Amino acid sequence: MSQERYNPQAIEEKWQARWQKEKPFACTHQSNKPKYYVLEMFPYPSGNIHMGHVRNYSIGDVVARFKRMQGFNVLHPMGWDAFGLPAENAAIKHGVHPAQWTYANIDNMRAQLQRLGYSYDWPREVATCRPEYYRWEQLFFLRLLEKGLVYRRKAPQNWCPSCHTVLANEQVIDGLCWRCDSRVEQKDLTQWFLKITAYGDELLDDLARLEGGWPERVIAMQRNWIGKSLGAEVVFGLEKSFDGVDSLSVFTTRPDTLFGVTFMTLAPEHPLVEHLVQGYEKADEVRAFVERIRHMDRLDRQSDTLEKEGIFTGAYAVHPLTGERIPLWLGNFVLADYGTGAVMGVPSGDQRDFEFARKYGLPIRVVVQPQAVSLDPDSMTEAYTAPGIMVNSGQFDGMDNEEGKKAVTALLQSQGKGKATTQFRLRDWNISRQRYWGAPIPVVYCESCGVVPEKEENLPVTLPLDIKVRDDGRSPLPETPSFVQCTCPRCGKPARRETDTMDTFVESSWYFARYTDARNASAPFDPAALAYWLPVDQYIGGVEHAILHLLYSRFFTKVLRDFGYFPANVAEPFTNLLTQGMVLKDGGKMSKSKGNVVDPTEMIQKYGADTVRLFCLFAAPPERDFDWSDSGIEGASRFLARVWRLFTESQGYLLPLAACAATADDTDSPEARELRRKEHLTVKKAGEDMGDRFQFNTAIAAVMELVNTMYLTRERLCQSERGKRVFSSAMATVLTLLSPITPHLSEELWTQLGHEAPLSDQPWPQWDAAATIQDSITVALQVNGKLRGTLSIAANADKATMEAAALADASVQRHIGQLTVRKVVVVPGKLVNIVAN
RNA sequence: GCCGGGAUGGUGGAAUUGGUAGACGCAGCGGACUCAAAAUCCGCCGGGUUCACGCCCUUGCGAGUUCAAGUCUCGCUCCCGGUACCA
Repeated sequence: MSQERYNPQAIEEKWQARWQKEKPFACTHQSNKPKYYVLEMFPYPSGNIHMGHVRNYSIGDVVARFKRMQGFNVLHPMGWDAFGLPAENAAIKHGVHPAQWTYANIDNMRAQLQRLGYSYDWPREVATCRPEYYRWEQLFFLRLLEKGLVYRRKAPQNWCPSCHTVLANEQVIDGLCWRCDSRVEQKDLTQWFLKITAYGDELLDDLARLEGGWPERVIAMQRNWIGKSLGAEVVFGLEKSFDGVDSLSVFTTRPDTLFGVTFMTLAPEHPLVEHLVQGYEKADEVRAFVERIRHMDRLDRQSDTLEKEGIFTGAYAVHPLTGERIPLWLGNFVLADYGTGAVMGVPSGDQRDFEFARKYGLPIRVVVQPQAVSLDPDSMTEAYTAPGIMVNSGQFDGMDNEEGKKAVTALLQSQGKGKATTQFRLRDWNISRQRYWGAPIPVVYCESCGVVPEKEENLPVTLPLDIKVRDDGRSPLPETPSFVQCTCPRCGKPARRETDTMDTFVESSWYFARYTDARNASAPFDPAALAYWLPVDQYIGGVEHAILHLLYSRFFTKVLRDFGYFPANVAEPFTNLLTQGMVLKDGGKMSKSKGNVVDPTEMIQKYGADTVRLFCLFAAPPERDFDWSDSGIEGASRFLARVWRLFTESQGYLLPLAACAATADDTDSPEARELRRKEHLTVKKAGEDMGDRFQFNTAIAAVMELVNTMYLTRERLCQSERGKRVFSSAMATVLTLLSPITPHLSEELWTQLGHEAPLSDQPWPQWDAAATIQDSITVALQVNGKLRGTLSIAANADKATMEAAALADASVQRHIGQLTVRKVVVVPGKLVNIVAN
């Protein structure tokens, strides 16, 4: 056995070499064991892993290793989200091809991950930029096209001038590009859209299935983003018809206030505006207003400090129930792309309408007011939006307004002037990107046939690699004749290939399923493998993907299920989600510009992978942010050296393998009983913390306590053979409990204990309740709820005995003094509280 | 505004079902070992008060429920995240 001091580098190299050679973590779906699929969000191959990756993957690796020891058949794969803009930017900057840059980064980062000893099933590795991967995505695109779930549309799009591409709504954060923070502009373009809105209801409703498994806030964020509103569409007639258009629809969540409509407001972009102003003497003023609002910066226009402005169009609508004339206004606060782009104005029931009416002197009519209170339109200072009773509403007077929503809608429906409807905030997903380094969209444009999907047998449409990246950042594809020039799959005439590529979020929307059968060259998935592995049991990643990636993956899961690729019973991709916090430094995000980056590679060189893993897990519970601490990692390193020393310095105490299984018979001394008890309690706690609660920090703390106890008791304990047996058993337990966290150190010492089979193949230890029982326990003594002492008493003492012992306690007596004891509360095993006054 | 989360020593954080608040670590202080230092080992470590035993206070603030509240209820403050003229 070795007496050397702890040398992580040598140990880790040895075990990693073995894992790479023997691939002990590869798995198959042909197994009798229960399955467990644990997945961490795959990285973009940016060049080097950072501490956030280390934290993310260390958490996943503990779960994977722990579940394996618990007897599960564990799938724990890794791959690369390899398409994307940084590769093109690097190409411009360094003159290397995006593919070369990407593959080099993958090789480098794979080595870094292997240097951390993660137990991945490497044979399943995928890289989304390989044709063997994206060809299936192109197949899905063709299916989506067949089913009408992808379509082309010209509309104003989010355009990032710095990335030279459009962005999905989800990729615009506060008006800025999610990647480069440039101000996003609006640009009219024809683009490909995935019809995610067709799944709006299901995406919303199925959030209920995720409760308990997903963090509340992620569910709430998705709910907000989908933004479903129940209400009614109301059709107002137009006083004069324009080009055969004689009505104007609005969406409202408050049909109960329909009788309070005194005006209507349209978005300046509303298509009817030019018609409405025809013949109006102030038409030019209206046009000027429209132009001014249109050219306002989008961010400024959305700011909440923007003053409400409007202008009368000269035209009138007709109220569907009362036949009143309703003036039509334009308003800068009305959004063209939500609802119908027009709203009914009810100043008494909507604060915006109230302000608008006050500003422009429009009438206010109260239609809902609190019970037994009369609201006066002239003296009101704000709209009344709370529940109430309907008034001034014809036949609906006196009705509760909630009921009124349904009643008014029903009446409108019966007259063909409206219907119940829902609106979503969610928009269809623009997946076109004007970029080179992405998956080609498999369609061609033919002069005679129009837009034609590529034939399935012609897939993949391979992204050409023999291109020259342009210095201005624009895609080279449109000027790559070998790619653009093609033949029409339908008529065989020359045609032009689509040069936009797909949003890289498409690749990451289904990768978790491809891992189940990653090398399949004839189909995207093997149904048997999918049926076995899906859904992912535990998904782990950053909360920054709470909307983007997680929403898209949920959408794809439902689509691929409906297409028959996924099993019919798989509704959601990720049963449980853990969103880990960020690794900060000096209270802020690590960034090159701030110069506060802690490089994992350096840390591994200095302390070893086990220490880095241990510290990342010990510093804080996984979902919380934590601040990197240089002295903190010293502490983690110290602990592992302490375990190593405890082992190597105890050579004379550690028994040969066969003799080290301790039993209750061996606890012939108080130290032995205490250590054995501590050992079993630690097994219990570590198992619960790692497996059920994902509180790795407290699991580690418990093992530290066990190690501390071993240090303190080993001299006295190991005087006897039986004591040595208890000590040896505890040592083996320490190594086992730590093995998911610090696998190299654990395996190494396990081997030195004389074991042939690796520790990773051992079952997770059982704890014996009998071993945790104590003869005597300490209970708290309280008088009137305040702690006044403690009492050592037989663990099985009954209530009467505890009460008597408590009352006999000197400190308790002193505090009772002259008071009369009114009541004694006895909690067996815990405390005695004496109530006296 | 709405939705979600949070606030505990010098510090990161424990306290799982309401039952001895501060586990474990970091930093600090004291001691042992050493020519010395590092490393290591042992001890102390919320605040006030006391020679001491103790006593009082303490989980953002204020009420309440309870024999007992960091934990439950109500009302606030502040911080973080999401979302928003969404009709």
